[in-house]
Amino acid sequence: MRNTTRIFKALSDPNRLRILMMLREKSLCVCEMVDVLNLANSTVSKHLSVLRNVDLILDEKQGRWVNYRLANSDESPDIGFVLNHLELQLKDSSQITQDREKLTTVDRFVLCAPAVVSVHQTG
Amino acid sequence: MRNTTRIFKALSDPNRLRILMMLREKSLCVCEMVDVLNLANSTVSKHLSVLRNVDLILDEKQGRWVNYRLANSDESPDIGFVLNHLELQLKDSSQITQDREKLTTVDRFVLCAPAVVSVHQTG
DNA sequence: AACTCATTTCGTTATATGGCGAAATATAAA
DNA sequence: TTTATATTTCGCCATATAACGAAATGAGTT
Repeated sequence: MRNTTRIFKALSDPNRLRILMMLREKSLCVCEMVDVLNLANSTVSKHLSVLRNVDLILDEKQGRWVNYRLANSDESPDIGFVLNHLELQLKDSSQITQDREKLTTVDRFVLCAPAVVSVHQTG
Repeated sequence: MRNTTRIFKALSDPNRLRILMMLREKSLCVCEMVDVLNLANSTVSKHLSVLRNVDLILDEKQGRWVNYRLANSDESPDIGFVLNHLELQLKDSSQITQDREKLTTVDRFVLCAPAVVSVHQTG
């Protein structure tokens, strides 16, 4: 019961649904999601911890960054159900479409380490 | 988007899930649910309005009582999905089992109109 | 070891939510 | 038309939540 309500609560915030839909496209670090959502780092981090606590997403440290990805069916009993529903409900959402387009232009090397850009570009 | 989050928010309270699971058994008036949930009338009424506002339940006035029932597939695009999930998630919940048992003993004529009991019994 | 920087945690603020009792509403009964 | 009563609405309180900026953390770099 408690577990069930916690999942629904996690899904009851629009920014968290945007995060899940973005992660459907690809794994992302926090700074990339910050750029799309236009929220403070700390706010996005909090949202991610809510989703992680109900096992809908997982984090994997990769150097300085933390990559977030959707859980798979082995890792979460609910993920299939949730994504199915979100796909149906949100496939016509302009917000989600916008986010998806913005995502194609997002580059963590530009966003998160501007001092490193030249290194990245020349190296 | 807004609509999707509102449904999830409606489902994020344990007492509202209990209400939905009770209504799976049969239609109920407010006083019957008050008796099972052990909450104030006003609290239960509020929960019911939340569920009604997202079209998961409907109310039908019947004399002095208001009967609440689950929406059917024609009336709610989400109800099938929701009930499916709740059934899976909550079928082993002791709380839900308890509620279901309590429901079999609930009688609106005893609960809501004690002064009418004798009339009901003798008439 | 000192520094940089992506992320998380902390402290604060504004708003939302769930709970109650009392008052208001609406319908049946007298 | 008065009374009774099932339900809803209102006003209040306590707690939860989403947001921010600042401070703390942790992993690479120098």
